[in-house]
Amino acid sequence: MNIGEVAERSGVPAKTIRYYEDIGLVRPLRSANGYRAFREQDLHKLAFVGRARALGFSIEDCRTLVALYEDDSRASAQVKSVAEDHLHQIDAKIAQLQSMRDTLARLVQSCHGDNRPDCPILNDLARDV
Amino acid sequence: MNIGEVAERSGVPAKTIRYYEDIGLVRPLRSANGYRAFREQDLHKLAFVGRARALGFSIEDCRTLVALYEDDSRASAQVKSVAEDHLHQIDAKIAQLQSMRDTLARLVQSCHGDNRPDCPILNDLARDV
DNA sequence: CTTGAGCTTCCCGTCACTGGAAGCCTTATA
DNA sequence: TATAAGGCTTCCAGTGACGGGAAGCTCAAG
Repeated sequence: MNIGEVAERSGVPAKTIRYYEDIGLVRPLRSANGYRAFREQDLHKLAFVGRARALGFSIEDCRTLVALYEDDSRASAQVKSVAEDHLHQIDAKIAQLQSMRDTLARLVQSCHGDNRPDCPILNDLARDV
Repeated sequence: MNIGEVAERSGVPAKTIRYYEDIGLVRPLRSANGYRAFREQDLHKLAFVGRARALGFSIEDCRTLVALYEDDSRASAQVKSVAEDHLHQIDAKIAQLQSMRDTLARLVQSCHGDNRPDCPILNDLARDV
C-alpha cells in the first residue's frame, strides 16, 4: 500500500504519517521506487494511534500503548494505569477550563454590550495590581 | 522599574515580559545602561494581559483588549463580543474534552486492571479499520 | 508523449513561551 | 580595592504535533 491509501483507510493524514515515521512511531518498508510500502500491520497501527490521539493521548502515550498492544504478556493493569493517568489530566483540564468559563461568563453577563464605553470586563482585567 | 520588580508585581515572568516586548505588546523605555525602564502604565498593562491570559484569551485577543482598554471612545459591545467569542471557544473545548472523558472513563471502567493481558481498552483502540 | 496525480525530501511556520549560554552592569562584602 | 553574587542584556534553540508549500521524481491514462 502507498501512503495515500493508508491515509484514506486509517483516517490519518499522509503528512502526519510521514511525521510518525520521522519520530519512529511506524516503520513502513520501502519499494524499489523509494515509495513507502505499508503492510496491513502498519495500517492497523496507524488506525490504532489515530484513535488514541482522538482520545487525547499524547504521542508518548501512544508509543506506550502500541508497545503494550504488541506485547502479548502485558498486564491489563499497565494499560489501565496509562488510561487513568490521562483521564485525570483531562479532568484537570476540564476543571481549569470550567473555572475560566465561569469567571468569563459572569463578566460577559455583567457587561451591557452597548455603545457606552463603561465595561465591567475591562474594569475587572484592569483592577489594581 | 527594572524588569525584575515588574515581573514580581505583575506576576508575569521576566522572560515572558521580554517576549511581549518582542512582539510589540508592551514598549518599555530604556535606561542609559540599556536596562528596560518600566513605567506604572507598563506595569498595569502587563498585569492586565496576565489576567486576560489567565482567562485563556490568546495574545491577539489581548492585543485587541488592550487597544479597547486604551480607547476611551470604545463601545462596551466590542469588548463583550470578543469575550463572547472566547466563551464559545471555551465551551467547544470543554464539550470536546467531556466527550473524550466519557469515552475514556467507560473504557477504564470496563478494564479489569489485573495481571491478565486481556484489555477492553486496547481492544477498542484496535477495533477493525 | 504529454499531462496530471501521487510520491519524495526539505524547510519554515504555528502558539506562547522556556531554558540556557555568553557577557555587561550594579551592589555588597572582605 | 578586588571580587563575588546577582540582575540585566541579547541571541539561539527547543517544546508538541503537525500543516503548508516548494522542487523534483514516478507512475498511469489517453
